[in-house]
Amino acid sequence: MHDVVRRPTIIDVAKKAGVSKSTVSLVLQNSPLVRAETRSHVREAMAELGYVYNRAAANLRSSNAGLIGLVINDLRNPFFTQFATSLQMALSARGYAAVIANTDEDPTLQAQVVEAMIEHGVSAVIISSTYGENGGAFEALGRAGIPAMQVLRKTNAHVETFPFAGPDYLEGGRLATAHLLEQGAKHIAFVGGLQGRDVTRERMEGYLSVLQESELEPVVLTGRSSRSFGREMARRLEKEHPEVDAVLCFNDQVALGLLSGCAEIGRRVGRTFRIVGFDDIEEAAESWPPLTSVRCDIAGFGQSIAGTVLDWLENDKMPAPETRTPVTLMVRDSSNRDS
Amino acid sequence: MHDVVRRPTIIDVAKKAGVSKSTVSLVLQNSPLVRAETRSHVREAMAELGYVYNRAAANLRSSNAGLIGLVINDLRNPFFTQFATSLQMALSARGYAAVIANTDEDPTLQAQVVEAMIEHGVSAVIISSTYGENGGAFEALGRAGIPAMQVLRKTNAHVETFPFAGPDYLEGGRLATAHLLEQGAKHIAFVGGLQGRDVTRERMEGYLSVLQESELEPVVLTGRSSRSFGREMARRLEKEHPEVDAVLCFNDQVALGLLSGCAEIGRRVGRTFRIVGFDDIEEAAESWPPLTSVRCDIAGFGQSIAGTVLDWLENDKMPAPETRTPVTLMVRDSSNRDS
DNA sequence: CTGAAAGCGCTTACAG
DNA sequence: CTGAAAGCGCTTACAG
Repeated sequence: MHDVVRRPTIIDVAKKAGVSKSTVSLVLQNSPLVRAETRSHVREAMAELGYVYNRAAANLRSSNAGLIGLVINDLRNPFFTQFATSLQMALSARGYAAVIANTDEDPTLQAQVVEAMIEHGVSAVIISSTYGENGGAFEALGRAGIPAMQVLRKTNAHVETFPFAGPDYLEGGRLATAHLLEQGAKHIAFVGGLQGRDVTRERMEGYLSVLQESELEPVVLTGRSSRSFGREMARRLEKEHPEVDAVLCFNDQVALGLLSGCAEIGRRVGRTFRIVGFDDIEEAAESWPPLTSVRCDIAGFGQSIAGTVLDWLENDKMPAPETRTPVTLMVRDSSNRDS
Repeated sequence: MHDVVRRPTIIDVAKKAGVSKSTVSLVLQNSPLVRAETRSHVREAMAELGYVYNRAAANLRSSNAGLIGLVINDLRNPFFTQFATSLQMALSARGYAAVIANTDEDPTLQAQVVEAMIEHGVSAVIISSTYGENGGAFEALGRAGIPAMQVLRKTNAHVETFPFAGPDYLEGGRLATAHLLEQGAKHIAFVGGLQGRDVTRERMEGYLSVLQESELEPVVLTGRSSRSFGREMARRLEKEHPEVDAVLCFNDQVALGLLSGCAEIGRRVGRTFRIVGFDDIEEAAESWPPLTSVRCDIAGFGQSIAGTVLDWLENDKMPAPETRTPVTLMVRDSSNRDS
């Protein structure tokens, strides 16, 4: 209706080039079977006709449509945005397209989008899952038998089927806490992160283990991982825990919120009140004071996941059940100098 | 290879339910032709077999695969992330999946991803285009004859073919500038936005027109639309334009950077130095001081675009060549009170 | 190296 | 209301 003239097919190309459609198909696949001269004839015919490859048709016979599903629990969060973007671009560079869906931490929605992706014939799925009743999505993936990889959050225990990869959160918690101790902090709080979640547990465990070694008492204020929560905590810490002189935040959102909150109540950040974030999103370097943060190299992580999944898909190389990527600490002024 | 047992097809379902495959197909399409009892038999058979619909196959005959392409110039920028996310979720709610690609402002990459999307059989494309030599993408879209809509940035003049929709940037510039005048500002600067781009021009034009009416001199410092640029400008404004007592920023990124920069140099923001951003990304309300910003309701905009495009696709209702959505001003402390 | 034929899983007229 | 048949645009053995 928008296009009265139907798109040319390999048959049209074959006619134009004076070969059979099989030959055209072989050219399309860069098969070495067809000789250079024929190949260029065919390519010319394609160009003249404005031929475009129909992957859906190809997929019908051969599978591997070149579509990868990417399911993200919170795409508005810069940490996940940066992951999704770098992953998508890496896939694109290798000739794959990404169907991306945000689930807003809703398991029901997650099950729906996964089912939809399977209908669309995605060849693999990469999922940063919701917590809670998320069985639906994994069940559907299992039934469909397509490679599916858990990233960033391990919410399904069957890592032999759904291998997991994520940053070494525990080590990150350790690094950050050790750094604060070195800087002379005496009372270090852990702020943010919903209780009971694996990611919170891991990050906190690193913190707790270092405190324990130093025989220091932990102060834990779990909660949402949002800026507004961080901001509220500035006041609360000052009032209820005036002795706290350093904070390890669950993530950068909380830390940036805490930074705002300190500005709001006029509390200096730096030597007297040190703040460390987690994830090192791009913004961390741009705040004032610049935020010390545990760097997960999320862009590099996204790229490497693209490689892992395509290796699984193309070469049947199943990833290890669990992969932890190294983290480092980016020390900036928020934990270091007064400002 | 991952799945030895091949996925059941409508033929399997038909056998199991004791009907012909046409009937199964009709059930799949919720056709009123098949009677309720038969329908439920078929549905049961599908459930028992774990049947999943193969959209690629369906598409081969009927087109409209239920795939929509979403091409974004800078997906890491929260403004575009929020747009893409709300659009994707609205599409998902109506049974469509979104193939999303970031182009990082690269016209060559943009042409590539658009071609790839067409190969994948997307039924429509929504594009927030790169500037510059972006002809390739639009040419490919034109050749393929699929509905394509420009959003947020009008970079292709053929709006009869590629209709445009975006917020009323000009009005936003006016609103913000008028607000600053009302607050008593005498010297208002415009900061950020690359020169020569339409979006910059429109936002600036609103600013200039209001200044002209009041016979005030403009101070324009164009540049990248990044936090770091905004941050640099704090120092530069103080040094080179000490008279400036209010700033309209090209977007919230610049404004948030400027806020950081002011914190850095110890300049108070509020009554003595007013800052207004543009876009009203979620973060604007969370900064300190909270940022006054021109609200584009980007989430609502994304949803409405989903509706517009699906109406085009499903009911052949071509959108108006150009749509401007209303903007409002969210007044917060950064232009209002001292902090 | 190239061609003729079957088939991927659906939908779509067309009969009945 | 339901079934038999053709066809969507490719790929894949199989001959030659």
